[in-house]
Amino acid sequence: MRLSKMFLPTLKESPSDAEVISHKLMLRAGMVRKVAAGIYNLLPMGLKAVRNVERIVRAEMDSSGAQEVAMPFVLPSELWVESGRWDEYGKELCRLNDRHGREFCLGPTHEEVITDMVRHEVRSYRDLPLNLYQIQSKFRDEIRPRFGLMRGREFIMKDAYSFHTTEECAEKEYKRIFDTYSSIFQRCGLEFRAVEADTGAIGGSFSHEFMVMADTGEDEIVICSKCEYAANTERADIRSGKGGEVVPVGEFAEVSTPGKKTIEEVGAFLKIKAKRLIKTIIYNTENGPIVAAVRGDNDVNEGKLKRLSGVSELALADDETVKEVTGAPVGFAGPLGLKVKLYCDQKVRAMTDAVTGANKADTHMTGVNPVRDFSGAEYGDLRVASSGDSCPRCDGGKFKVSRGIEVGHIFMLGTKYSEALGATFLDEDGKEKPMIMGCYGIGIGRVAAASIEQNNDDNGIVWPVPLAPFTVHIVPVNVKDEETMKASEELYSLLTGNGITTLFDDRDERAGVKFKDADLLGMPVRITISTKTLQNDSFEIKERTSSEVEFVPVKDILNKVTDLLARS
RNA sequence: CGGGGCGUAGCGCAGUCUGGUAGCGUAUCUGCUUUGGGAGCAGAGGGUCGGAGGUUCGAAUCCUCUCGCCCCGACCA
Repeated sequence: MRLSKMFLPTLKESPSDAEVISHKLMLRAGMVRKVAAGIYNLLPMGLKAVRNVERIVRAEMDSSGAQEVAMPFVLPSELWVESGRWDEYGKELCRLNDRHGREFCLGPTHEEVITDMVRHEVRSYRDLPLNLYQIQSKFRDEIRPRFGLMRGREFIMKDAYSFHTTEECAEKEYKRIFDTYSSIFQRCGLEFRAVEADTGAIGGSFSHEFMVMADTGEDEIVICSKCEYAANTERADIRSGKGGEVVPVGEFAEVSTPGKKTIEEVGAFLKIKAKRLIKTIIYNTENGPIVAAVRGDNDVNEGKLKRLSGVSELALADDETVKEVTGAPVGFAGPLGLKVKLYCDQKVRAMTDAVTGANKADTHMTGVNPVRDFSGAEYGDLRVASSGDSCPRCDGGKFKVSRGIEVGHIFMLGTKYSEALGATFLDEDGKEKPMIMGCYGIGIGRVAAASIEQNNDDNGIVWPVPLAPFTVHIVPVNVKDEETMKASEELYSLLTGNGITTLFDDRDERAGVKFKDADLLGMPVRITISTKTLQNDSFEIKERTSSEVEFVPVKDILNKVTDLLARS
């Protein structure tokens, strides 16, 4: 591609609404432009990167035996009513009516549609297993889209769905896709990690997320120091402590804490550490309010609280409810003397002489000893895993917390959708059974963004070869020099003729401008041509990852380039 | 949805408090010079100051409403 002809608006400065590095660089490098919050145009340079991700995903999915299909983006409400998700999915599901007033939604995911397709066409065990995938736009009306392509409302996703006759077969496919995903992200040149995850709104029995390691990632994961265990903190179980005998020390006493509501404020006011306080949170559930308590330096994991308490709906209580339950304004709740069910994290049991709210305005309690003072409390693993917690899978392993970007998620669905939609088959013995399902997603645009998040420097993007929109960037220093241009044109033909994607900066710009743009755009190999290099019958070649340049004889350039691209 | 912030030229910003001719940098266009790390000089174009209403002789500036965008939280593949 000739740069002079390319629709490539690069920017010297980042637009002020971009926060993370990948978003800034994608804007500056002319890859994307915003249309509305969480909705983007992909410009030629951006689309090329996205297509590269798609190409890799397609190749790997195909070779794993999955088959590509294309499903609609606008979906009728009936299927969603049938699965129960028309009501369950909530506001994230963007609904619309056609001219007849019929209800539709923009597809946020396609379990319903694919299951509908398969139930109509597959009757026999002989037709299974089956794995179908598509690469398509999804729309989820996220509460807060952010960070460019990282969390858009409309985004490109590869979604795959598999159908099986048995659990074993489904699990085998789950493992195969797990491996397929690993090779996909490896080929994309990403540093990633598969972690155990929550199933969320998709449902199912277990799942793994593929996380690209990055400090700007929105997800927090824990990794065991000793064994292979790694999990999203939303999901991570914590091994319970020894649970030795706890001897209460002091008596409790009220202490005045005027206006001190948060753990930090109370801690600072009483000059004690957060771990000496008990954090008490009131939740509303379908069975009325419940109370959760964790140590002051921990957070409640709502997924765990749901499981421990057996409720299915859980939301932070509003101020009214808090007042009703505790008799005090928000900020002074404590587990003592409440009439609702109390769930405590296991760590709370070991606390002595702790501080909690007194259920009275501007007052806290000291000398609280849960073992003695909390009657009827149920203890369990309730907190969000954090650094230093004990691994549930091995002896002595401790968690370390990292951040990641979720680029893929695979789910063992079981029969959730096949039962709801009646996707059944006839088994060898003539019995009708629901199909066992799995589903598997990859955020295509997010992979591209994550790659930039991981591969950049002060000057711009540093593309890994497989995702690079072009692999070679030719810079003729002076386009007015005939000899330079003749050599550049010949090089351009040579490279493109050999299937090497090449960006040719044939613009009449000063060298400095071209070098700055070359660094910003981040193609893996840059070749500079000038009267100086041609005097020695050579080109100057530089890798984006390196600050060294090398001079290569004109006749050797193709070999050199092929060599560099193959090696990186 | 709660809290905070921002909407002025393509991009980055000043001007708003204290009402009085809409500015700076950069980008764009033209000309000359320059030509290996975002050149110099000269000239030019580009704005319903997010929108609506109000106050006022006069509103980017004050008031009311509204729309959009960003950040934190809650929530969420």
